[in-house]
Amino acid sequence: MPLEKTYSAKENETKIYKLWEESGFFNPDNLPGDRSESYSIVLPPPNVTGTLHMGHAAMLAIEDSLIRYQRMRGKKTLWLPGTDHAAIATQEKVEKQLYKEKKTRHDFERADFLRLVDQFAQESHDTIVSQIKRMGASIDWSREAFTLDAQRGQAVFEAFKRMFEGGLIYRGERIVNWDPRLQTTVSDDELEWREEKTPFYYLKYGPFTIGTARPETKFGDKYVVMHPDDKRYTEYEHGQKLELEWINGPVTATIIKDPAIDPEFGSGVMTITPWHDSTDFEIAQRHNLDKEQIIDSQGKLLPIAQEFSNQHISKARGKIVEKLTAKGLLEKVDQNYLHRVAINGRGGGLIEPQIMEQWFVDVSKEFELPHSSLMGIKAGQKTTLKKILQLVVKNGQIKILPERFEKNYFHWINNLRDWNISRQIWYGHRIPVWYRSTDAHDRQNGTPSDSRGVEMKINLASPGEGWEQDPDTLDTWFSSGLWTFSTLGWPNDTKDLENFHPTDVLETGYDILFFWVARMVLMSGFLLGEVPFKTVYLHGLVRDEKGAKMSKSLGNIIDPVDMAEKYGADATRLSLIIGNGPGNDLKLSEDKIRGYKHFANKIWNATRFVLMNTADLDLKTTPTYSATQQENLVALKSLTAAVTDDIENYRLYLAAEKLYHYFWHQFADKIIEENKVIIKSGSPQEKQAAQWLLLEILTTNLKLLHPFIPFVTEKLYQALPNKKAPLLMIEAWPLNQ
RNA sequence: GGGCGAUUAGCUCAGUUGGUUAGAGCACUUGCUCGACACGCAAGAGGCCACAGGUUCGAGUCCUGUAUCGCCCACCA
Repeated sequence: MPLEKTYSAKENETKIYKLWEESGFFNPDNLPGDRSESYSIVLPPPNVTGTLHMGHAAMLAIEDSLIRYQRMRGKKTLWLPGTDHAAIATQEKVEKQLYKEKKTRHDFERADFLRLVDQFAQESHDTIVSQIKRMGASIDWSREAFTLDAQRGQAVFEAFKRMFEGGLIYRGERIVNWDPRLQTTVSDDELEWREEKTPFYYLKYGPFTIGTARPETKFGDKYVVMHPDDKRYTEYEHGQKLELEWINGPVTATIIKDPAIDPEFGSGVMTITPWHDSTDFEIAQRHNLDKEQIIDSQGKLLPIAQEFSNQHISKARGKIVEKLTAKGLLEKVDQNYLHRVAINGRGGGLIEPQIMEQWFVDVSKEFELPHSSLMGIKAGQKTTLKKILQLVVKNGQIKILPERFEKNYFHWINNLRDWNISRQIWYGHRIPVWYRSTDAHDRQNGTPSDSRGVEMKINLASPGEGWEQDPDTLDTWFSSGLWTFSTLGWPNDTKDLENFHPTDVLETGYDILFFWVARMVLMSGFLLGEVPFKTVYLHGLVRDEKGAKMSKSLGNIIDPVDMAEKYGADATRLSLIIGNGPGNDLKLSEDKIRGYKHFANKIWNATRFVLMNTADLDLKTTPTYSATQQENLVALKSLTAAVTDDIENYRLYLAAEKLYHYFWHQFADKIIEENKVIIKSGSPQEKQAAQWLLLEILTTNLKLLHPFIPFVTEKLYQALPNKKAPLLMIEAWPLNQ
């Protein structure tokens, strides 16, 4: 069938995707030929919070290029899709909707609320799947997973159980980042800091002057801390008691000497509020000091504040300052103080640190691995999660690209504290711990429960009468940390696990190196004694043409599906690959995408020309090439070698650009033009050689281009008289041919 | 405060381990509707490669410093 005069990407792309899907070749089990070597990538699961953006499209373009290349190289190639329930982010979306109707989740039964979230998640999921398909992802839908489905739930339970039994998961009182708005804790990594100008108060505390931006937390302050070497305060001794007048009357203060205090700041003296400040908490821990809660989980003052009790801190602050002034305790106020406040990066609530009972993963506790393929850690040898995280990257068992991110990674590990894995939200994996007691787990006011004398069981379902499940859910990264192997059937011993784990490449954005990449290394290390992947390829953020983050509020979003409809998924993909090395942010404009649409059109027309002019070529003949033509073929070979080398070394941007340049400015502009003349006016033998040459170079180019621009190349391959495979997708890569 | 990155044509960026006259896309100028393609062809203009030193036979590329922009981490009550 002759090719249409003009190429319609939109029409072709849906048809071609169907053809691929129906072939079954997305599934490695169906791939033809002897494929002893396997290759696998798990898709970083998009959050079911809405739709895909250009960053996702870039991820799909890069991963699909790698996958298609490896499939053509003859490997048993698996690309495994899935989505992430994204606990807090998804719940927040639904709660926002409810808020518009003046409702909160607490107006619903837990199960009913969860049904609403599930419904929302299902809709998002369906949209996302159709978007992934639209981009041409050659991904194995038969293995699709969801972080919250039954199989993954099994994996989460097993992981929790093993870590608990290994002593790595513990429950403890710690200072956590509490979000009073969403009524949940937030991990350190998920905080966002905002600079604010707030009044800074200098208060008289006995003979000292202390500074604070938050006078409303100061009611219980009874420790006054200074640096042990501060010469101004040598007359005071550690542990010394002082009687002094404070906000609500006289208090007995105790002097504490601690090196955490910066003598240069203010007067070099401060009082501490261990319950609501992490630095203060640490000082209190070091010296075994009392801790007292001042603010409840709603952000209201507790009875210790006396007449201010039950008032919200935001309202009480002014009145407290008035009282301090009246009592003569306020020395001065700095109105231009710049203060940094933490907010919940997943929802926007202002963080109020609180001491609470939470579940943690201990990153420094020693344990032994029953099996280990980790370099430098033998089975039975003592190690820690922190050590595993460090070692596998240090010794190159995991390679991070670009390399400079390895530094960031080590820095993060050096500062790593125990991982708080419990969240007080409803959507997600519920902590599989059951208690038998009545008052053991009352966290109504954020009051820690007393777990002594309480029976506890790790179980997926209720162990029976009288048992109550921990109300908290797990941090979403707990389940995504298992992703490389939970998707392959773990904890069962499956063929997939054996074949495809560790995976070859993890390709994701550099912004989740710590959240996710590190957690996967941790989980896989502990549970399997393996690395989860051999190479980490980090891509950058996709920004608009001015370099601004794409966001709904800025209205500068370029939607990948819109672009695919307008210019083709092929063009959209190329625009996301060319000119973008790993780890660099990409500035994207519609002009760039349009440019690559022109390229698809060029390929189309050049192929049309070759087909028209080789219609009378007898494929049983053997050409005798001229010297120039032989040189052309040598150049083609070296192009193939260079492109192969680039892809093997993750320089996709170079590979694609070389191909672009060669096809257009070498093949179309020069080689076709030279041989056009020969075909028209050469001898029959010369004509035949020219025809063969064009067909050969074209065929090789379609193969080389296919990983990057799969739709148009597949469509054209189908029209070639000399095609060897049913689909270009499973053709052999032209190296050594 | 610590770390990382960027700075190359009007704009967006390549330039892989240092090696001839520094490249591409878009935009621009001129000429082409000749049977693959005007989503095109041909020709062309446009660059003290941020700045200052240094290493080298040779530096956009390596080293040192400076400036501007951006990002990450930590944090002072």
